[in-house]
This record gives sequence, C-alpha cells and structure tokens, in this order.
Amino acid sequence: MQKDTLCLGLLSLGPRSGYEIKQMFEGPLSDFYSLSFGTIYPTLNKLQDEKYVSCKQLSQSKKPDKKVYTITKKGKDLMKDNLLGDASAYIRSGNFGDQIKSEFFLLLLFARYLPKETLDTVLNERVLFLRQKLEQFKYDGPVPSDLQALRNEKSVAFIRGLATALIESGLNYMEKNRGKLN
Amino acid sequence: MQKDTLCLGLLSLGPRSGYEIKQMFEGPLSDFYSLSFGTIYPTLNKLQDEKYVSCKQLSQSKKPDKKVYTITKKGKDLMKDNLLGDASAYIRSGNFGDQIKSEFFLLLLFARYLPKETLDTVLNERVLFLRQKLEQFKYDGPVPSDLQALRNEKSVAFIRGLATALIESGLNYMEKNRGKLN
DNA sequence: GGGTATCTATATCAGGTTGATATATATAAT
DNA sequence: ATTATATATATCAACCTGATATAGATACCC
Repeated sequence: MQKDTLCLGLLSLGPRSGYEIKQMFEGPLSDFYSLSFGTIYPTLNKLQDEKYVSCKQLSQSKKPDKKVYTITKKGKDLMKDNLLGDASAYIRSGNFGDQIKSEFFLLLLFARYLPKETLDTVLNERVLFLRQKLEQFKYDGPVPSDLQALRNEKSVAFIRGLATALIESGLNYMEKNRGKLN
Repeated sequence: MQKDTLCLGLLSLGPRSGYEIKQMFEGPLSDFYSLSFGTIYPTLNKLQDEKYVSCKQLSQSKKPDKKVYTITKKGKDLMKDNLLGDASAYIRSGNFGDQIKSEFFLLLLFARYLPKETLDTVLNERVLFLRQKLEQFKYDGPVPSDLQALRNEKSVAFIRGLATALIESGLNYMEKNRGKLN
C-alpha cells in the first residue's frame, strides 16, 4: 500500500503528529505493518505541500512542540480513490500472501543444524512469545487516547479476532507437532 | 536472517545456481521469505570470494550455461555458527512477529471507506485465494527435482502442516465473522 | 524466413525503506 | 550534577527490491 494512502488513512481517524503515527505502528498495528520515521516525516511534508493535509504547530507544556496534521477534503478523496483503485491488488498479500519475511520459519527450515537443546529452547520461547501476543490481542482494558480511535474501529475488532484465532491454532499445532522436528 | 546464512542454508540441500535458488523462493518458500536476483547474485559472488562456496561453470544443451555453486566445509561451519548465534533473535519474528507487511490487513482496517459491494468482492476473492493456497500446501504430488530436496526436509513437512492449520482457521474465522465488517 | 513469445540464465542499477544517529526540550531519578 | 527516559523532528548511509538489459535457445505462426 502506498505510504501516502496509509498515512491519510490513519489521519482519517483524527489529527496526529508524525510521532503519534509512529506510535500507532508500534502499538496495535505492529503485527501487520510498520513505517519508519524516515518514511513518515517526508510523507507528511509531501502531503502538506500537495494540500492533502493541513498542519498546525502546537506548543505543549512539559513536552516539545509538535506538528499536528489534519486530513483535508482533498486528502480524504485521494485516500478513498486509492483504496478503491488498489483494493484488488491487496487480496493476495498478507498472511500467506506475498509480503512476509518470517525469520522464525527460516530458522525452523534449518532446524536440523541446531543442537537439540537449542531447538527445544527456541520452541519453548516461541510458545511463550505467542502466548504473550495472544494476551495482547485479547486485552480489552484502557489504552492511550491516541490509540483509542483505532480500538473503536469495527475493522480492528475483526482483525483482532482473526489474529487471536490464528495465534491459537498456531500454538495448538506447535504443541501437538513439535516432536516432528527432531 | 543474513542473506549469506540463508543462501548457504539452501545450498546445504544440494548444489544450485543463482537462478535455481530464486526458483526455490518463488516456489514453496514464497509464503515465508524471498530474495531478489539483485541480492542473490552478489551474495553468491561474495560467498565464492570468501571460499564459503565453490563454483562450477556448466554448459547445458538446450539452455544457456549456468554457474553451479556448492557449499564448502568452511561454508557449512559458518552457516551453523550463524544459525546458532542468531537463533534467539528469530523467535519474535514471523507470523505475529515483527517482519510482516500485510496489505490485506491494511485494506480491512480501512474497510469502511470501501463501497459495500467492493468489500464483498474483496472478501470473496480473498476466500478463493486462501482456498487455492490451502490446496498448494496440501499438494503432495510430484515437484521439479530442484524443489524435491526442500520437500524431503522434515522441517518442511512441519511448516506445511502449520501453514495448513493457520489458513484453515483463518478461512473459518473469515466466513463466520465477515458480517462484522459491514 | 521473419516475427515474437517464452524460458533459462546472469547482471546491474535507480529508487525507496530501514535503522541508526543527531538534535532538542523536559521530567525523573541517583 | 549527571544520567536516563520520553517526547519530537529530521536526515542519511546502507541495503534491498523491482525493473531493466543482455543473451542463448526453443517453439509457434503466417
């Protein structure tokens, strides 16, 4: 997905600074996508130049100033056009699509070169890690206000449910079949 | 995972040309990882310079010449060292780790900006796509001889089983919950 | 025979992204 | 006072991808 469309999509949930957009990627979005500062800041500048977003400099007490970007009517139109135009291209991506770099699967692929105890430790820690992820996706308590807008999206509820189902079935498979790797 | 380690790992399954390594990434590995020619060829040259692989130029009838690379003892040692040294870093990557760019999930995130019929079509085609993927992972018939070495790995059987379980639970969830996106 | 399409095979490079780093303000802890 | 941490913006070298170039060989069509 074009970085422009993605930033506009996140700004459609409410005005944000570049730093806050990055926080969204490090929070609930981190399992599906991420952009670095080196991409986010230049993208926001470009979007501002082309009037897809407007910008207000905000002085804050107790924190450095920040630039808060607001999506414009022109920006919303571009976002919707882009989403609609590219929708069919995204069908074949994602989990078992074409954008994944899974180093864990590569490690499993070469499992026979690892000492038995190392493989055992790796699998144990992977299970712990996935259980932790599961808790994160199931967590329903309070979140920082910036992230609340994401949480409120119906689509996020769907995605969290899907992630939960996938992790649970993955855990289940690993616990039942890990013996096959030895 | 370092590209060096990855190429050495694939060469540990048998001698291959750069083109054939690329074919492995486009075949059964495509859902977990990929490297482009722009990475593969320079990596093989570097590995050859440093004696981690040896190279034979092969004339073929009916096809252009190819350079076939064979992993050396020194190369196998490096590969094992690297796998062992980096194993713990790979635990938190992969599906619901930190290396995923899922454009399909992003599209779902912004589902409310899509016309109802478009979303419906997208979900239908995604289901068809995943069913096709499922068939690919379950397929047990003959494969080109280059890819047979991968197929024979115990770890590949484990990974294919895991992928199958994940896709099935994802399909199941999507079919039961897609109404929640409207 | 000429056109073109496809497959095998290697190589290179512009363009884009990341991860690291720099800079700065402010709070909190030692 | 200094060290660490959080907020906040910005930049850049290093790296990778996707595209493109080149080339030998087969195959099909008119």
